[in-house]
Amino acid sequence: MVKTLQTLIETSRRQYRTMTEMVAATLREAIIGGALGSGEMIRQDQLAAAFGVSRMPVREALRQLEAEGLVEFLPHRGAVVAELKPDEILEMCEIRSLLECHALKKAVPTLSEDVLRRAECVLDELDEENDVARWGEMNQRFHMTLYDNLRGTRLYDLVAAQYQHLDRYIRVTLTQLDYAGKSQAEHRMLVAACRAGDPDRAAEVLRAHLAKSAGAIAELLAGQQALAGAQR
Amino acid sequence: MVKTLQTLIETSRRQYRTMTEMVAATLREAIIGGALGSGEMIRQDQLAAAFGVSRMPVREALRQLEAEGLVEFLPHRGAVVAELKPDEILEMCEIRSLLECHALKKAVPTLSEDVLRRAECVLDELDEENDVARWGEMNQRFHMTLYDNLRGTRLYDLVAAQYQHLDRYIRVTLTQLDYAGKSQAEHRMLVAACRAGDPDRAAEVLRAHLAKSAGAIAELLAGQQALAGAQR
DNA sequence: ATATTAAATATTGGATCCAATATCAAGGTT
DNA sequence: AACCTTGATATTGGATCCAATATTTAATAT
Repeated sequence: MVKTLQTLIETSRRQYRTMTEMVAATLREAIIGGALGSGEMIRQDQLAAAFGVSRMPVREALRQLEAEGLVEFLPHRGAVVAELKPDEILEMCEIRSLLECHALKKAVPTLSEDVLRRAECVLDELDEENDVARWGEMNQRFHMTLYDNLRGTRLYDLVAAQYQHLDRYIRVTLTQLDYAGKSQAEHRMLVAACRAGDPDRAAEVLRAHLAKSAGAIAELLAGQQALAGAQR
Repeated sequence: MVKTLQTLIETSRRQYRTMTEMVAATLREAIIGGALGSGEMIRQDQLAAAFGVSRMPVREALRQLEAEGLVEFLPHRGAVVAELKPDEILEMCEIRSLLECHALKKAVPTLSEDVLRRAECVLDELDEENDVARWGEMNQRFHMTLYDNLRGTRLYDLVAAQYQHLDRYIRVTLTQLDYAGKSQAEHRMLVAACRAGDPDRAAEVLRAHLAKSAGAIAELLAGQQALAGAQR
């Protein structure tokens, strides 16, 4: 069940310093979560009314999201939610693999048992999670936990930012994908490899895991394209 | 000679669709180029006056730059130019190497003689360039030319974005660095390796080049820290 | 004299207002 | 009938105005 924009707005009412911050965070969630669909036109006063603010915080928030690549401005015409191009999914998987394997190699030597246990804890929760949207969120939490010691570095921020983009694609395709259950075994293997303390081996496990997940997505996309072709 | 903010403003007067675009682009250049120094307070009405516009386009532009990581907002206090942390320089060199080696590997098989010649053309210009700011810009042009066939991909955009950040650091340190001349030989080697058509070998040459340049920067930083320590 | 509190000032955050531009529709011309 | 032009409408871009907050200064009390 995809959360509606209205729900998101009410939830995140009073926990930000400025309206701009609040609107930006909420819209970000809305776009990543699919409440605002790819290519959808964004009417500023409409959004402003929904948030109960003037157009200004909305405009500032949209500019931020533009810089993040989540919306696109067409001068004097309006902003649209950035389009999801299927070909980009696999490219992003590739980038993700490149960055995260590198990050993991750096993180493994510094991993404490405490962090590892926290990661496992997330996995346990993941086992019980059925909601697709929340699954994506927690999958991210699991992986990012392994890089926790890199917090504050550029690399950490970069990995997190990439995750956000990929997540948009994932959540859209994930519904039809029963990969979630299968990937848990690989997640456990990954933690084991990390605990063993060999950076290269851990990175290799991660690479295989990400490649497999990318493969599943590719397969799904191929199926959809075949379907689209048949309809024509 | 670092261009002043005033010069930049006058130069880029009437070549953008909206003021926000113009202000954003100009401020970006100003921060990267050093016209606005690291940690410097940004007064909105002051900037607005300098640009001859109201505060609004300035605010929108600043929000974009915030998302790009070039400025930081302190709620109700103002925006400051993001600080340059010396430790981050080497980290960014590392990220750059990771991303660009990957990009080069993908680009090499697609490289046409035309692109290679254009790259060499930039190198020729680079030989004659003495101005530090312009040297940094053209160094970037050279490297990005090699990835020209990746235009429109996420990877290309990511590499370009990272370049921007690194460039801030580079231009600050470059003045004291006579690495510029020495690196030209490596640039030529790089083009030769690309022309040979072996992706892995080309990537290795690039990695070595970037490592050497990172080394030079590290050395400079170490020297500066020793100096700072002596003064204390 | 110092510390704490209160008021004044400056600056940002947000709302409202106006102008510029793009789209859409209608009418006229070839 | 098709195309171009012109005007109406909607929506964004930009300016100005007001409110909220942070900082600084001054005054008072200990």
